[in-house]
Amino acid sequence: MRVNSPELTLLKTPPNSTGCPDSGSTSSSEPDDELFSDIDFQVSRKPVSDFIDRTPQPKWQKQNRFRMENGVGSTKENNLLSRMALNDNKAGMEGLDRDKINRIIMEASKGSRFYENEMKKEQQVNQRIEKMMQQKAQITEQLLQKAQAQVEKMASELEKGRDLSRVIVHVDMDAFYAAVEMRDCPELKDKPMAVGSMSMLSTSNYHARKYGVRAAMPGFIAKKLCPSLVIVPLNFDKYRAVSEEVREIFAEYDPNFQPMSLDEAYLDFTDHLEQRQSCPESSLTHRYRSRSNTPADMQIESDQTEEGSDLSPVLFEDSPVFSEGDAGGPFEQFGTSVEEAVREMRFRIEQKTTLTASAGIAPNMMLAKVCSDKNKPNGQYRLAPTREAVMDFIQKLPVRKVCGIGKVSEKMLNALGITTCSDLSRQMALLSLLFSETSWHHFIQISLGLSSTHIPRHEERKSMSTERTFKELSKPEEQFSLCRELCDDLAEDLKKEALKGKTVTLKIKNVNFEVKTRAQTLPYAVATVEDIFAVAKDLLKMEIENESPQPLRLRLMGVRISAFVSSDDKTPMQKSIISFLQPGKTDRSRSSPIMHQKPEVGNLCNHSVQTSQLADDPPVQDGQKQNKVFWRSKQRPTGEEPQQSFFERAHAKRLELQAAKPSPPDEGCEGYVPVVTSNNGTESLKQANTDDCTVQDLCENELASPVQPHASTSGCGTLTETFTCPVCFTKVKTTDLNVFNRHIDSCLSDAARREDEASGSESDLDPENDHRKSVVVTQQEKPCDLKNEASASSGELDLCRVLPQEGQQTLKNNLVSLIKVDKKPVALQQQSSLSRSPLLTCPVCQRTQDTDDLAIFNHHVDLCLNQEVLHELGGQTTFTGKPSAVKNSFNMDSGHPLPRQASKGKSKRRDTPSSPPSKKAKNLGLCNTIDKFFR
DNA sequence: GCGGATCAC
DNA sequence: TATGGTGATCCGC
Repeated sequence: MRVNSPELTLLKTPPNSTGCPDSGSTSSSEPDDELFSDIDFQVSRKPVSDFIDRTPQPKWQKQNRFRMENGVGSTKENNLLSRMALNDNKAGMEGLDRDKINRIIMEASKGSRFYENEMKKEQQVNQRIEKMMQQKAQITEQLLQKAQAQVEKMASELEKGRDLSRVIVHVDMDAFYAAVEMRDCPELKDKPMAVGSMSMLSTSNYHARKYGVRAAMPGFIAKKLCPSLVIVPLNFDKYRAVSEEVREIFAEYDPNFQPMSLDEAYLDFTDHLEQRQSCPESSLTHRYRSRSNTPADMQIESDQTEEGSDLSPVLFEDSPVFSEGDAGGPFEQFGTSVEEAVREMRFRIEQKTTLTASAGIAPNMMLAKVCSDKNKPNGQYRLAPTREAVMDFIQKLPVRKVCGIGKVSEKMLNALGITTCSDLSRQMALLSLLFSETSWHHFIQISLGLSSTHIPRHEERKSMSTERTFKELSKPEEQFSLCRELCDDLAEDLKKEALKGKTVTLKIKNVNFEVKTRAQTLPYAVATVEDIFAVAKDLLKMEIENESPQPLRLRLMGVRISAFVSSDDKTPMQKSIISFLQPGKTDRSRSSPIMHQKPEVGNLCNHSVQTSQLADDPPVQDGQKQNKVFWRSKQRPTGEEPQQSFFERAHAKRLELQAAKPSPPDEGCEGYVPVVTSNNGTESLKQANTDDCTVQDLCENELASPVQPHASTSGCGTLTETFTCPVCFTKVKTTDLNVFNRHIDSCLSDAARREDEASGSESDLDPENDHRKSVVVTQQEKPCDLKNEASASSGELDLCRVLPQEGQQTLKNNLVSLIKVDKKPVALQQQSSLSRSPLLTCPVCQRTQDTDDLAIFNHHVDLCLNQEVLHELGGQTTFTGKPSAVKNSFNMDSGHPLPRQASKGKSKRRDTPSSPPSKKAKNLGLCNTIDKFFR
């Protein structure tokens, strides 16, 4: 396929014909133009090996062969290689025969749908680059000079804000999953092994890396590279447990450490180092455990600072065992320097888990991250906190090593002749004209070696999703069934964190690996299976119809929920709670005094490069659903936290309820699609595929499958603390006050809902509602029991959702008695307010309060809030207005979907669900449309 | 607000 | 036989 040859002609601009100065680098424009002439998308039949750069290159470039820099071998296949080829930019992968490895990878991939899609994406990137180069060609010298001035101004501003005072440490466990598996199965130690499946590997050990086997590579390709490779299935429970152990140690050096995944974290050592100076020697002494490395080994390892060291390509070899390693066994003494502190931490990790970690020490997060990779595995590297050291370090650093610059950004930068961070500085004026403000601001910070010097607390999540890959799924009923299943899972997850959101997004990937997302935002927040599915099925239906009469051939489906409700409809509720709990802590993430100015010349085109807000808001996630660990670092002891009162939380809840006021009734019954509710969704789905399950089968499966108890899957174990919920009195074991707060909110919300349901709504007449309700009741049997506090204490993060009627009554009584006790002061205050000049206005009742005593005023507000809560509990909640018994759902008795109405004409337009009537109309229509698929 | 794309792990 | 899942962000529209 030939792409835009006229544009290619345009691109073949002689060097400097654009009048574009070199901005400090006389040679920098040459590669660009050379590259242009080499952008050639024609299919080439050259063997892979022909595209290998044969010119001598610096080390980093060798690691990045097959990329387009200098225009070498820029054919279609070579372009593809930049996506498909081995990414050996990883520890333990030096000196591999990339030619051979890539040939195997290509042979295994070629012709596959995956390959074809990768090729397509590659061409899109190439076109982006092409466009960028055209923009570049139009930049005048004048523009560039202005940009240069702007860039220099900003650089000097940034320089002023440079902070070298913090000691940031990035710790990364070495080949974590693989290391855990090898530890637990010593026979694996000498074998090339990887963790994952034939479809995808999560990580590999260092033996396997020598064959080119690495993370994110499909197992079947890895097997071709290394036929003796042992593939061990993932065992997240195990990794989580080990991670807990490691995190306990992290917490001792920085109680506010930021975990990035199960095997990685940022720590701020600054405070620890200060304390460390006055540490008694005894506390810097750590004993070897019975089975460990020898002190000699440790000494050898500890010598690996500053300078890179010759590392054995094989990790985790059998270590000598100390027979005398009991209480009187050998020990290791550590000093007070930062290197010693980090070495001590790594030592302790190894003693505790028999696993090694690597660490980077630097004045900011970006640098620390790069440093931790420097002496991997089982090593550490410290970058001195001086400007000179930082700048020197940065100069030689390949841009790809920087967090936030991925393969696409790298390729775009390469096209501009930029490969290292020093190139970045030199071309910054150009970058400011070609890239978005966000991007080039990120670039300029990188080029100066600047990034966040404070480790941000993890903020509340912004979305939650679940997705699954499967063998081709083309039948609408199966697709709907799966969709429902995903909604089920998602609702379950939402429940655990007591979240609800307004935006539902459906993600699909067809068998050609093309990904689409379709989203709908509701005016209210949803969390139940029914509500989520009501939207998701709508979106799915549209996609099916769009594809019609061809079937929608899927290989992946996912459902995401976002736009979580907030207390004030602007900022997320939990954020406000956090900020309340931490009055002293402002947003530290924006510590750099960046001048957010664009060059006056303006950008010709803002090519965006995803910068992932380097270190500003690092995601806390572990890559797999089972692994989701939205836990913050260990909390300070409860007593030290400025505690938020129950009433304050109740207020937050009340605001949330208000925000959700147009909350729809449970109307998920409409358009219900029976699903397999087995916990193992993928398996049951596959079963459905292979056995060509009928809808009826699926339905029967559902009826037969036991209701899963509401299981606790907390990722936090040993660091947990226990809070007692003031609503259900369940003890909630968690490190995260967010979780606890949401638990309370959830209890309040559920109490209100139960009350509402108990008051007898029309939905009781709906057989399907009955069905759902019975499920809910089964699920709630365990969690909440007000009368049995002891039994409730077993719940580890076991968020009780619904108050049993009896218990709720008890709660209500409790609250009522509380109110009674306090009623008098309220009346007195209100009365007195009539006679005096009011000073404060209650945000709840809006009445001005005649007092300047904040304690009294707060007391009044608390009482008002309390009354509000009671009011909601008293049945006047937002959860009213269930639809009148809609009977067009499936007949659950027979297990068959039974459309109740004739199908209406389909409407592409989505009704604005702002008013209940239109919402209802929409759902009726949807249901009818979905019914079509069951005929 | 939506959808595609990029990135990290 | 066969190329993941979760979450975040950015940009153009």
